[in-house]
Amino acid sequence: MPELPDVEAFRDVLARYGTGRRIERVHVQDDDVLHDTTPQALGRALKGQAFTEPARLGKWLLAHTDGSPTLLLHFGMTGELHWCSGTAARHQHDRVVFQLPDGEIRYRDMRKLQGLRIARDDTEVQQIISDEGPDALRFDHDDLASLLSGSRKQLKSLLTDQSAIAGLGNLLVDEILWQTRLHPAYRAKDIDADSTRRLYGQMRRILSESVTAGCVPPEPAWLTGSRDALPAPCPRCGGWLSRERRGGRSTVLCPHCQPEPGG
DNA sequence: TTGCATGTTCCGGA
DNA sequence: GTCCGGAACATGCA
Repeated sequence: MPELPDVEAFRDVLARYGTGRRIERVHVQDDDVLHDTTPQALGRALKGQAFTEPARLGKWLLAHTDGSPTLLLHFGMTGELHWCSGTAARHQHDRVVFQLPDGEIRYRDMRKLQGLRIARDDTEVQQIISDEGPDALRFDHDDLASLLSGSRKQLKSLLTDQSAIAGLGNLLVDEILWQTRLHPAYRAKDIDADSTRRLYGQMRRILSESVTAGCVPPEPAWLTGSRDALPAPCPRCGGWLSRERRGGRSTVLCPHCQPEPGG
C-alpha cells in the first residue's frame, strides 16, 4: 500500500486526531518494529508530549511534538495508521499504540519490513532522512528535467530511487509511465524535452488524484485498476498487458502503448 | 506447497 | 564510480 498518497493520508489521520493531544502512554505490542530504540526509551521520550502539526517527506511520516523529540514512521509495504476513539479491540498487527486522552492512534503493520524511529531533536531527524531526495510533490518541471538529463539509469529505476525523488513507489511509477506511454527501460538521459513535459504533467495529475483518493486508485481507466486482474487488456488500446520482473520488482506495462526503446 | 506481494538494504558482478 | 539483478528481511494469501 504505502506510497506518497497513502502516507499523506496517514499524515492526515495524525493531523486530525493527534495534533494538540498529549500522549498518555505508548504501548509497544511488538518491539520488532522499533529501530535504534527500546519500548522503555520510546515511552520515556514521548509520554507527556503533545503531537504538533505532522510533516511528510517521501514515504516518511514525521510526527513532531511540542517538546524536542520527533517520532518517524515508515510503513514498508503493509503499514497503516489508524485512529480509534472507542474500545474496538486491537488488531493482531497493531504493533505500537499511542494512547491519547480521547482515543488511540495505532501503527499497524503485517510484515514489519520497516518501522518506527525516535529522534531526540531536529538534528537527529535530519540524520535519519539524510538520504531522501526532494519530495515528489515539490518537484517542478525543471527539477524533473535536470534529474533525467543527469542520469544514465533506466526510467523506472530512477523514479523509484528515493534519494533521487522521494515518494514514488512501484505502483505509482508503473502508472505514470503507462499514462505517459514510456517504456520503463528507457535511459533517463535519452528522454527528450517533449516526453519530459508529458511525463511531468502525468506525474502531477496522477499524484494529485492519488492524494485526493488516499491511495493509487484502482480505477478502470488506470493501469492500477487492471494490475491485480492479469491477464487483462490494456484499458487504453485493448491489447494484453504484460507483467515482468525488473530489478526484483513486478512491472506491469502495455507492450503496444509502451514500445521498448530502440524497438 | 509454492510463488508472489505497493518497502529498503546489502552484495557481487559487469 | 555507476548500474543492475538477486537475496534478504517477516507475514499472509491465492
